[in-house]
Amino acid sequence: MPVRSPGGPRSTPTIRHVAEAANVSRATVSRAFGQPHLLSRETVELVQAVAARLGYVPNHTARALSTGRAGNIALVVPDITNPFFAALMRGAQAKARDAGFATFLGDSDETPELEDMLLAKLSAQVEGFILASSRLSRERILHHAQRRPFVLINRDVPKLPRLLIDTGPSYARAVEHLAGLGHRAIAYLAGPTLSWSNRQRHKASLEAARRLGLALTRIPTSRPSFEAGRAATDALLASGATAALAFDDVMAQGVMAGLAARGLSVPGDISLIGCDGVLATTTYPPLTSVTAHCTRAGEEAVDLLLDVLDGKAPRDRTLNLPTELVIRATTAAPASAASLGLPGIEPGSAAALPEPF
Amino acid sequence: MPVRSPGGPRSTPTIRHVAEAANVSRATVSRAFGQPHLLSRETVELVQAVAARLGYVPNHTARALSTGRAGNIALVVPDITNPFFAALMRGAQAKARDAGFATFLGDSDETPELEDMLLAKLSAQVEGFILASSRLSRERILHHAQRRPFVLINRDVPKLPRLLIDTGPSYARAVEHLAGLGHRAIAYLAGPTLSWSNRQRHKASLEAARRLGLALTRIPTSRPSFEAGRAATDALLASGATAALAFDDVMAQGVMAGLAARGLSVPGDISLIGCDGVLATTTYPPLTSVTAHCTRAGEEAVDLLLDVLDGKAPRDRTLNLPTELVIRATTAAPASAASLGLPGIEPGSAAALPEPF
DNA sequence: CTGAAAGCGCTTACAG
DNA sequence: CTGAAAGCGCTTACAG
Repeated sequence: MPVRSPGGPRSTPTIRHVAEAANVSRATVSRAFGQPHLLSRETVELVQAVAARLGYVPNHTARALSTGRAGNIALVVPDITNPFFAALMRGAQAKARDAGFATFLGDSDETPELEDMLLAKLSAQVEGFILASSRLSRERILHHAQRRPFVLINRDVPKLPRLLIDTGPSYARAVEHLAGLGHRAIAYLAGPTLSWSNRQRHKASLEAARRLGLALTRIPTSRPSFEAGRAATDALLASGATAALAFDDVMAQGVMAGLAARGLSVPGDISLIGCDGVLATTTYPPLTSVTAHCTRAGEEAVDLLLDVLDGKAPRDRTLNLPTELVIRATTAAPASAASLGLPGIEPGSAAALPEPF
Repeated sequence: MPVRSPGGPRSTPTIRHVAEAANVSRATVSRAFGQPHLLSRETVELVQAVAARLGYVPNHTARALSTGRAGNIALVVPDITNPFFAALMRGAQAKARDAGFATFLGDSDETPELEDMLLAKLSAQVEGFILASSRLSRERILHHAQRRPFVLINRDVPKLPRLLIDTGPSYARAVEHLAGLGHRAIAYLAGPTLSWSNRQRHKASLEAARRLGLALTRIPTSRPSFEAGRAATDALLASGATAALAFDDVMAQGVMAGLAARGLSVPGDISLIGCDGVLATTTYPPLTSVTAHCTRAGEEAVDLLLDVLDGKAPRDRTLNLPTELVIRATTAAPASAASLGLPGIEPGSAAALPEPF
């Protein structure tokens, strides 16, 4: 015998109460809510009225068990606190709500183990997952994707629908931009090793640097956070680079603080470029950054998942979201070039270089 | 007849499959997972082994329907994108997860209507709600709280368990701090009219200003956002205030950008104080701000909700979380006082004033 | 220590 | 257009 449902002695009205009060069958009550077109107008109105009077709301859980459709999706991200994911969640949550879905939120705290656990725990309750910037191995992702439809954001696993924010070309542009200003040695402040975006950004930067004859040093960090960015400042300075590409805006902001604490200025002493465009306009000086349209990415990911659930999208559809390098106020000619009066390459000419991709 | 559950022809194994394969009853399988102490060790091991082989995972939805315990909570906030709520969610989500609960996320986009809808839609699936900075009327909150246990954050509704981040005294401190620096006219950049925190902060500032003989102008804004802060810059300048208390850090950051765009400096031209302490260390210059311990607030709210669910907490328990004014680099003597060589009141003496509460 | 059976609140194929 | 009945996958009081 089940425990009495919570809510005190007089519990929530159920379909049975409405049926009795309206003198119809439970099937009719159910139809009045789910498929009113199958009923006469009078019946629908009667049932609705009685239901309203009693304060009846269909029990989502019971419906989910009966239909096999949970009406929920889950969004799993490595760090809610990162404005990139916050914006993503905002877009996703709103789209899901508009489609009648409730959204579970999972924060994996950048750890694959926690992510694995969250997926296992949530899978029974959701119709599908949106997995953003997963730190999981391909095997584990495919394992979970057997159970439920998945949409991946910024993770390139063949056979799975995915939305890729295409930052590579913009990082190449960023390198060209810096080369055009006269920089010869630049640094890449790395994101998480397990991150597809990090590999994409690093690779694109490296190829562009090689092509243009620049030196590029990779500086590892513990995590894409303000603190990690600040902590990487010494390594950046030691690298001899006159400009840095950060994995994201949050990290770039940390570097700005680290530089300021050492009495150095941006872009006077070091040029700096971030990614995502969420924070970029709020820093001082405003950060030159690769804009990633994160809110839209969240919306499109939900649309894609909904299509998959409806069988309208092939299982392996890939969506590419373009990005742009937006030049603000944190990039300038290197101090040495400026003081020596070096012209550098014209910024305009960089744009004329062949596309790296 | 229900629709076949999704997942293809060979669907997820159920308790029945395990029972048949292990040659025990379904009740025994259920107990092996839920109350293994009721079974012999051998039986438990047998069932577990068979379940593992079959890849069986208990169906959360079915369990929820049967026990009346959903194993879920919901967290509803006005704006996921605001770092204050992001930090709150992070703490809450982690605590809930550790207690075995999954977390629904609702973003009300600052609108009472959406908030109302979210609560109605989620209530069937959750055991309780955490409602942060609700923009809903007291009546609507009480209405929803009849259905499910609620914990309120920053909303003072008697008879409901609530966690109040006590920023009032710190805003009074902030006014004293500005008075001590020699400011005579200050501005309060208001938060949402429907926000309890906004009323608390405004009231405390007003009382302190009155007591110290300062003029305080209230400047309305559309929303606690960076953009709204930036847009309020002209009104701030027109008010003649030499210092501003912002409703939160995000808004303060917007003001900083607005000021910078007009060639004005902080704290050179205007002193500025924010609230929450999430963004404060990341701005330049670092923002003097009231620290609100938001992650801890999220954790404590979940603890409180869990206590209520266990019947361990009285329904109207109130938790007060203290805050502190942390002085960083955005407050200084007003330009006029500095140029006139006015001493102002000593900062030290302000601390010696009687507490406003 | 274990099982048979009722029940959680819905939905829907089937019959009329 | 409407109802009786079976079923979704669990849990648990009751009996042994």
